Amino acid sequence: MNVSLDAGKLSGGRLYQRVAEQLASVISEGEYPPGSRLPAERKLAERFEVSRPTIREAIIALELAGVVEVRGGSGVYICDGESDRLASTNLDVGPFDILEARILFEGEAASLAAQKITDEEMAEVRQALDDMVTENEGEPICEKADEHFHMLIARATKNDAIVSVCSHLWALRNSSPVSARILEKVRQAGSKPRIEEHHAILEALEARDAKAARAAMREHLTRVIQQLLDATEAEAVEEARRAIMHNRQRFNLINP
Amino acid sequence: MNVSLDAGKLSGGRLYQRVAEQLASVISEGEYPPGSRLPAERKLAERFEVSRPTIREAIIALELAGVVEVRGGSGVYICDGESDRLASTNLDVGPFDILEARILFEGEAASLAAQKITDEEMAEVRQALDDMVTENEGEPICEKADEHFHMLIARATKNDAIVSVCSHLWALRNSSPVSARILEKVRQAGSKPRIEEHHAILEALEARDAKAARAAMREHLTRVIQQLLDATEAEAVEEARRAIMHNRQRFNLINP
DNA sequence: ACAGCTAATTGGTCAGACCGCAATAACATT
DNA sequence: AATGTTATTGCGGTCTGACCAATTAGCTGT
Repeated sequence: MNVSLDAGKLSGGRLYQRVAEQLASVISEGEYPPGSRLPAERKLAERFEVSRPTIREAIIALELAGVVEVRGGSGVYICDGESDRLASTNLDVGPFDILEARILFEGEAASLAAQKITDEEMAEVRQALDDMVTENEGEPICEKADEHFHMLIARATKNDAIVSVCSHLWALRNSSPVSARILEKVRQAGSKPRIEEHHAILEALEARDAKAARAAMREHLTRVIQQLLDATEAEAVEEARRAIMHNRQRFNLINP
Repeated sequence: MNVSLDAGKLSGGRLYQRVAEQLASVISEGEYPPGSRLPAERKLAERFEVSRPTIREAIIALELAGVVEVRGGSGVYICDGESDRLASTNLDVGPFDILEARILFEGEAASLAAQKITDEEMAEVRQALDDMVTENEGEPICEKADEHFHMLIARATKNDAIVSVCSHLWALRNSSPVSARILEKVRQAGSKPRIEEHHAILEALEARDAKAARAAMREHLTRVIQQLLDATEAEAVEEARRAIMHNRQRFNLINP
């Protein structure tokens, strides 16, 4: 069982977060099996050498994460059977994994979108692409337009689950520390707007060509991966190199 | 903008949750635009007629939900640019949307898994399938084994983003009220264990046949959709019927 | 043996206080 | 006058101690 919160920021400043992590640790180590009751808040406060409000905040964090259940007047109980959900919620996912998943998923999403997109939505997508070009002065604006572009395509599928998954993937990208670091590197290296690739996607959508849309989307994201590989190869960070070797092979697998 | 927490439980007993909802409401109504600062905790406590610890707990809930950011010594700020994430987090996604997304995504995931799965992981998958058969007495156990089966395949891709997305989709399914209702209907109608279909997936994985794995997974999920369609057609609920018509067409689109 | 009641335990909330940090305004320096 | 430094002010972060409400278990009386 892997019960950890906010894997990114370890001991992230806030006391209640550290306590929540410690608490999650002792839970995952089996000290309190699923279904059992946690000690009283006062006892926990004494044990972790913090005050009761802090313990309460930590418990609330665990509660919102679905690790424990608070029964008023009775106690705090460990939830059972959600190890899968937990293991994935807090994962610090690397940028290569995210892009590979996007190739698979957004490729299919684009294919579906090409069949269902309306003229109004086409106009919105075109507008997003324009924003990406014109507002290229400030990079963050460009990135925002990029995200908007992809989310519009997801929305064009008329499938809320696909929208949810796409935004989940973008959230993973935006929240991952390691992703942020590598993306910063790419930014410094002067990232091309990749307008042409986006334009190819747009044209495929405009033609309502499902296969072409999937191909264009995969081509686009594949090039982003390539760009990332180049950027990370430039620096000699050891862990990044490991990621490269690990993912280069993966990249070759799914490319053809 | 749609800023609401835990769509399931409205005003769930706890005071801090109600306060968090109220706070989220005034935020979504635009009283505090993204990037701006929230009033001081003491002021908020006065306004909502609760104490400061309660306001703090509510803010922590919003913080964990990604709605606000707490900058120590400065104040609480509304996060910007996550309207997409928020809009999707709270979406009540219908079961058809989820299954369609799973066809697209888990199909690809199975294809990738077939190329990367290890013998140990194969054994785990086989074990999960056995659990699904043997523990068929209690239905929930069977469902748990089903989820485990699919998650194991996701994990076999060695891609954390794919694992995260799959568990996200299962979480959507498990948390959606409308999904729960329809799934209950299916359960009552005496759902077949679908062991044969799972077995076909297993065999494709065993053969390391990527295409066959994708096809088997799609076939399996397509049959689940068919089962859902039959079950929902049996009842005359008006909204369900609309969903049927809406998705039947979609189903036909992606099936071939 | 059982029913009802009491009391201890637990979470829920509150009030007030102190601390350290951050932003800003006032000041001193150049 | 422009700039760098410092003091003030407000903020969140945390702690203490207390009281309330709900649940539970134990006791008592029948």
